Amino acid sequence: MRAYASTTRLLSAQLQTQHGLSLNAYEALLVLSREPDQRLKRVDLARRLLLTPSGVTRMLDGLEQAGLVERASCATDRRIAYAQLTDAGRDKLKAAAGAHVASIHELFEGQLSEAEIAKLSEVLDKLPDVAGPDASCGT
Amino acid sequence: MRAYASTTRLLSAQLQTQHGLSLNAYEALLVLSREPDQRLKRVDLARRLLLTPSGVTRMLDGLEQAGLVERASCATDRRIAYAQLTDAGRDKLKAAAGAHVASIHELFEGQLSEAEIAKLSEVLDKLPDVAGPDASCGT
DNA sequence: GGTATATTGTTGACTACGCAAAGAACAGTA
DNA sequence: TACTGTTCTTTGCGTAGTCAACAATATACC
Repeated sequence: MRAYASTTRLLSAQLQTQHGLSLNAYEALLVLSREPDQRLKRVDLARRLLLTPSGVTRMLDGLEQAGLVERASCATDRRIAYAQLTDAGRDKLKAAAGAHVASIHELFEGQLSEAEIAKLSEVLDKLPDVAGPDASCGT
Repeated sequence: MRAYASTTRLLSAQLQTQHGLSLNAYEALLVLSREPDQRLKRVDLARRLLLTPSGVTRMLDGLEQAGLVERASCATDRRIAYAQLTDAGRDKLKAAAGAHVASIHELFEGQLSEAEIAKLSEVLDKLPDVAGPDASCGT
């Protein structure tokens, strides 16, 4: 439990200094980039990131100010505000991804063998996937 | 990475509502209880919990107010302030430990077999232990 | 001894969240 | 249509942590 805290902080700090992104912000961009239209309802984004809606609102404030994400509305449901990845956001993600993946690799490098990593991910995959997929506009 | 965040929050929330302890506060009590004299320098406690010294200062503020930990000084180095577990702290830890361990069990129950848990902990043990042991008063 | 350097702990200012409450919009039902 | 309940989002307030700067003390070296 403790190791995760520090690992998270380490990765988060690297992203922050190198690209000005928190780990959650990075993952938000990543999640959005994998959506069909690079957009997601804020509630759904919250579920994916395991944040509360208020956390997402505040995180998106920053990303919107930075121009990495835009707010878009839904034609059929005026309650909904989408988080929509911008071109700048896509570029930022691409730039950050390389460094981020390299950081993670470094953390494991030399510590575990290929076989051990495979074992580990096999076992971890059996744990419940908390954040399932969600439908889009019409819920 | 995401699953850890929510798991931590879940366990932390349970400790909080059931015993008024944050997860870090719980671990602080646990770490102290395992020390020879149930005491630790604040810096060392910070290293064990992977917190910064200021984080420890603030957490101990709460634990001291609650009477679970006392401040003690070192005879040979006046910079040092120990965090010293009190009897009340020991009792609180004992009370919280049962519920906490049960919560963790529940999380894994039914998800992994005994063999899988063994495999998992075997592999995880190979990852570097970030927080090593420390000497006491004279560093 | 006297001075530079390191360690310990605290504080102020800040960030990043959570929770609870609220308002707006939607959906179902009488 | 009016009423009731649900969903989506934001906001105020509180908590827990970080970082940078600081004072006090200890250590090392001349």
